[in-house]
Amino acid sequence: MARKLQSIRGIHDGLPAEVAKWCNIEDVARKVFASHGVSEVRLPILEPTSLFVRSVGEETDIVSKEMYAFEDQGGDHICLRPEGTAGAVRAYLQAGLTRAGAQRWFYMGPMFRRERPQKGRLRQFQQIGVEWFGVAGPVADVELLSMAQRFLNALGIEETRLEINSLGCIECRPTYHQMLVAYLQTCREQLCATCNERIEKNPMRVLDCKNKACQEQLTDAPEMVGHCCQACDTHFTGLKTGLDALGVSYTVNPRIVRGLDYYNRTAFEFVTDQLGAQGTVLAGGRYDGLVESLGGTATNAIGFAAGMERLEMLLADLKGHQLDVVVASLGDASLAYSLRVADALRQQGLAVVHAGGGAAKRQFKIADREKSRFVVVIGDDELAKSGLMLKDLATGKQDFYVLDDAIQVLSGVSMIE
RNA sequence: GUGGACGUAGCUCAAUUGGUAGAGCCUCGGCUUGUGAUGCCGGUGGUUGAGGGUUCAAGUCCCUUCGUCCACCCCA
Repeated sequence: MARKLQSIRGIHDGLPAEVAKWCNIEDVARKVFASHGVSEVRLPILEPTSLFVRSVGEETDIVSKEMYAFEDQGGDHICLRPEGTAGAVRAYLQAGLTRAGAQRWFYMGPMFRRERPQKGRLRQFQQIGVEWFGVAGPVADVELLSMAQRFLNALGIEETRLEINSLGCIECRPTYHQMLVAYLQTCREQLCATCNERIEKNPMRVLDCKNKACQEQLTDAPEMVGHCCQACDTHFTGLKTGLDALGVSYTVNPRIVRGLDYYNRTAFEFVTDQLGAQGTVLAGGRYDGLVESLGGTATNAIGFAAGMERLEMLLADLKGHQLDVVVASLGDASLAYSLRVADALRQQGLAVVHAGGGAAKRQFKIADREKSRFVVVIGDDELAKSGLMLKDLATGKQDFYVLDDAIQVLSGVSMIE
């Protein structure tokens, strides 16, 4: 079939079955996050392009190749946000909250990156993000991670594992960088072409190269966790101790790296092997320097983002009723009455659709297809007695009720959220 | 951006060396104008993703393009 009009590549429609799962994820997020005192914020989808150049990093692919950036009619350079953290920091500063104490925020919404689409990767995708500002010690890291773990558990996603690492800070990372580059130079010949580029651009990226030949060369490579300064080391130890105390299981993976420039110290990922190459379901870390680099006073911060579509793929399709009642009317005489019955049931909070009359068989099939729990049959008899025939589709039982009694029976049975 | 696989009915898929585009499911109607299954009968539904080329003849071969999927890259 010719598709003359279609959505843009990598930008998909959210249809009812999918949106139902998103709503479920959002409900769980709101509930779990609220128990940690985290409040929802709604931030702009359009931001100044310079915001991401300054925060995410000019050299990152996200900024240099993947942003939907353009000049608007007034000549301003604006873009569709490729991620949420930078905008959150901007909003935090713009609202003047640097002296307002800790801020714990979450948001959900679309992000945009012009990548080649594949499994778990779209050009418009949804993220649920959490950003905590003004929280310094490792206790915040511990609580954020245990919250993330509880979020996944509450969704019923059990098969992820948590990997953590420390990325060091501006004190210790430069030294480590030099060591790493020096090491990589020694085996440069054996590393793949991409890794050779990474030595210049982002040497830590070599550590998580997927190429086996590269990984073989890296067995003796220096790791950040072994070369942290005292303060970073203490922080990382505090994180591990806290996770142990809460029974949050994790593995230290010294090869975890962050793609965005603003991260320091704690980096973490919840990963699964059920999503092919896009196995990261939820990831984040500390970004203590970002607020300052965007013009604010030095403010510690930590956060994460989870990909909605990736979470969704780990969830089973939702079952359950879409409707409480389908009203089937038989014969012209009772049609008006049946419409009024349908409306009366709706006023009781039930989800009701009128099947439109016609053959009883057809109307029952509609009820099945629309996943209704009950069918109310109304014909001449029911009209004459001012009542209705109520059939439970699961059990097949049906009984006659006068309208008030039927409402009584049906009250509180709504299966629809 | 690179490499590969794939686009035929609403869905899942057939169609021999190039030779009349089909099936199952779904849907709608009938058998049955008061009941969901099954059965039987019938109907709707296609410019074979789009555009161009080769040929007497193209779903099939060639080119272009759009899209989907997988991996690289990157990342949630």
